[in-house]
Amino acid sequence: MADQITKRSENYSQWYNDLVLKADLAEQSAVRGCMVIKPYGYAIWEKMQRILDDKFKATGAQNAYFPLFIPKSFFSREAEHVAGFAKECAVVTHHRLMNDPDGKGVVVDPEAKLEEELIVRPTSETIIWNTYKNWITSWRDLPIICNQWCNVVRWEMRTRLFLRTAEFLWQEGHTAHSTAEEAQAEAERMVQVYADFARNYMALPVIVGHKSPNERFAGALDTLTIEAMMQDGKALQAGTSHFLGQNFAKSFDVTFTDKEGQQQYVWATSWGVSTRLMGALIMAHGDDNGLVLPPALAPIQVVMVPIYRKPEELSAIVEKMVAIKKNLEAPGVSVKIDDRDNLRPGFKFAEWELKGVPVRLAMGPRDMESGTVEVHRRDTLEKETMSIEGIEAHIKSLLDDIQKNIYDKAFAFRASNVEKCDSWEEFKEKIQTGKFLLCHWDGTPETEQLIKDETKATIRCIPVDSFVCDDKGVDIYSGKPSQGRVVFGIAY
RNA sequence: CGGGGUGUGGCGCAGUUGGCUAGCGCAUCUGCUUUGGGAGCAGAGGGUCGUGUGUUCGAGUCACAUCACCCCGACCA
Repeated sequence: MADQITKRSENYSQWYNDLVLKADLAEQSAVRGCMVIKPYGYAIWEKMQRILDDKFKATGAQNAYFPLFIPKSFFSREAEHVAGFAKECAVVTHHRLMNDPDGKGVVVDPEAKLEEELIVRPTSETIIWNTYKNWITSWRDLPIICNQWCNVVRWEMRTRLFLRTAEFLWQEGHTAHSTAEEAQAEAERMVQVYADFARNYMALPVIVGHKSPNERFAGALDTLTIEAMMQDGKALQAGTSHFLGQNFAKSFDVTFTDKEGQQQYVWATSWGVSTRLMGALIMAHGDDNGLVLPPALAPIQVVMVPIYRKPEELSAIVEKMVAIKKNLEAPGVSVKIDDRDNLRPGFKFAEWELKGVPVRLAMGPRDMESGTVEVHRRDTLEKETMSIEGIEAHIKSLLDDIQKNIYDKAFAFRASNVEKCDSWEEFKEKIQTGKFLLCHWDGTPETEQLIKDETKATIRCIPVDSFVCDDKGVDIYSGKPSQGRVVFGIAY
């Protein structure tokens, strides 16, 4: 008997970890804090990448690639930026190894010290802006909308698979504009692209909003975010889009000549989502049987399991399955026939549930006689036996139904865990039970910090689409006047 | 960096106040029977007990040192 995964209610973290390992998504690598993404997990990531990449290109972005290493001097030009990342940087100091003179393996060759240390990129603003300097001279060179898919390294003290790893995969878009308005519009457009992706592909309801100054990206004037709620009620920042103003242009001296012949600094944005989205997907939808994948992102959307005693039965069933598979693949449904001979059906059922495959079809001798198939859906675990006749159309609409149902379920869960709160005593109690609280805030970093110190809760965002309440009131903590409510939560 | 914990076949663990040939479950391999919700029986293979030093007739077990990992904090655009 294979191991079961820990129940969510017993230990949420353990459940999450079990699920990642046993659904074969990823594992801890030999390098501390780093992760091996296994083929099944990577297939999901690839699917996310493809969809996002198409969306970026539709807004005019082009892909490019910039170096992994950033000279230390570049990195230190923007003061706020360096302060935000300095404590978690990996630094390359040497370029050669040599045999240990004492015969114990290899050591760093002290002769091979680099004149200037290289920082392994924690994000690429600095090296990209150093490059953009050479690309931009005229208003005709703008805008530049470049994206790169790459890895970055942040030397976190404590890591968790997908949610916070020392090295992670992401995309980072870096744009350059001639006006502040255009750059702001770009930042807003991209956060909406992320929100659309989260909602319609990941089946993840998210709140779009501005970060408070405390939570802003280091070096940004404004950070837009999509915030999701996990099943333990904690918040997960799933994507960000930053309006960087002219900070990086000034640090790297990037100017252009405008239509009037004036030298101006360029306006910038950057935006990114990472493999953390995988963590969001797992935590938002998974259940006690394992992963639940929205059909739009499932590498395998339909799995077929034959049930048989004799080889002749198997070949007859598989023949039938191949025919259905063909009909499903024509309109783009991905199908796998699990004809592994060494495993029993019950084992396969459990395994594909663990991996989150949305639909399972089982066919055995009984079905062969009656011309039926057993259809099982992962999201509700319901199964029904239906005629093979017209099954393809049914499965197509079932996949849409599952996609919608997963979203609705997550939406309903969040809805039942978001509430307005106007009492500090209530706040302290409720915030610990895993809720988003819509509260008045006086707009000062000081108050936010005091609230964080006392409760660990932070302002997840100042919402711009859902949950906007601009009723006037007084700050829940300080009692000072407030212009509207913000979303408080405890974050991953 | 502070507090706590764990290192024993691939994985998960037991191993008492030192003692006899280091054990169990899962996984693996072979054979037979099975196959509509994680199969059963029989047999087989697989171990520097994290590392080092010490105490002892004798160390997985005790002492000291050291390394690694995990959990709780601090940290986390």
